[in-house]
Amino acid sequence: MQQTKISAARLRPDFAVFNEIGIIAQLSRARLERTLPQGMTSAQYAVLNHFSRRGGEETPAQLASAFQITKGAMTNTLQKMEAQGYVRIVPHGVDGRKKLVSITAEGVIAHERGILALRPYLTQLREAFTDAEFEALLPMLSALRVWLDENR
Amino acid sequence: MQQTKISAARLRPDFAVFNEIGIIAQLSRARLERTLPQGMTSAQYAVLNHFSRRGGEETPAQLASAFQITKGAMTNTLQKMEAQGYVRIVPHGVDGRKKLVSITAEGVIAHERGILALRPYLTQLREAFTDAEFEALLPMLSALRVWLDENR
DNA sequence: GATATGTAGTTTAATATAGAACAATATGGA
DNA sequence: TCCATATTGTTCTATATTAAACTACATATC
Repeated sequence: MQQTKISAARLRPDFAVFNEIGIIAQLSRARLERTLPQGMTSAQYAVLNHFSRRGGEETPAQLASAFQITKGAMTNTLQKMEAQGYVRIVPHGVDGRKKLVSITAEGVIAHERGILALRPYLTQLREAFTDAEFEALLPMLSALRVWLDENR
Repeated sequence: MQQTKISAARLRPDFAVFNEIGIIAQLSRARLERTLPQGMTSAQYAVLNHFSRRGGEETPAQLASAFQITKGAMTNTLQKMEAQGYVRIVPHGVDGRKKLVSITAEGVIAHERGILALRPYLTQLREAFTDAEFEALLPMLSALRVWLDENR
């Protein structure tokens, strides 16, 4: 699995975009999982990342919605993270159906370990591409994501 | 799972791009699988699409490389497709290790069924976005994909 | 020519996720 | 107040994928 072809010749632009996006998602996720500390999955890292940026509490359903995965998958991820001590899950005081998830001090440390493990790779990436190049993609990618989300 | 937030605030541009790409890949793949005819997976559709565009024969390893999946996954997909009569798999005449995969008439028909099933959705998509918008993404996405592939 | 190294394809086991069914709770209208 | 409907989170089942081990064959080096 070394040579890559995908000449992508004669692909309509929309197909070509989804094609590239699918491969990028796969390669970046594989790399992420391989680079993160032992046993930390990309799903877990995403949750840690999320809480590191905004803190506070969120319900499992909110998290599932934010990451566009099913509630079942989120239950699974959160249970593992709670077992490792990365998050704390408490009942919602008012609404008996809900629970509230928040990051623990251990979770913050785990997140920092993740950042640290990724740093060399990110440095490499940022030597190859500029922030401006990434920013140029964002408006269209966001619009596309919103559209896909609204037109499931 | 209806409301979507992901305000993506304060995300560095590269993170934001990978974030959007991950979600787009997931949403588009889910939609694809849901829309394709009964029992046709996105992996199978990708193979059919590939051969419809270029015809000819390719080895399983070439296909695995083209789609960036493991050889094992490709073996699995091809075995199912062969059982359904969509592809033909024959030994390579010269190199005893290799096999050659090609699409069958039934495979072409299955591909057309796939296209047909997707058409309404694609039409919708093309009303929302122009070819030019997709084309504008391609150079950077391709560069990113190539870089990720070369720097695993 | 023999041996070592590399490559193609398959198999196996482990895992993450989707999808559907479910119990518990909440909400809003009569 | 009561009841139908919606929502939250969990569980269960099925499946696609990866990673690694393995077999068969090919190629290069001595």
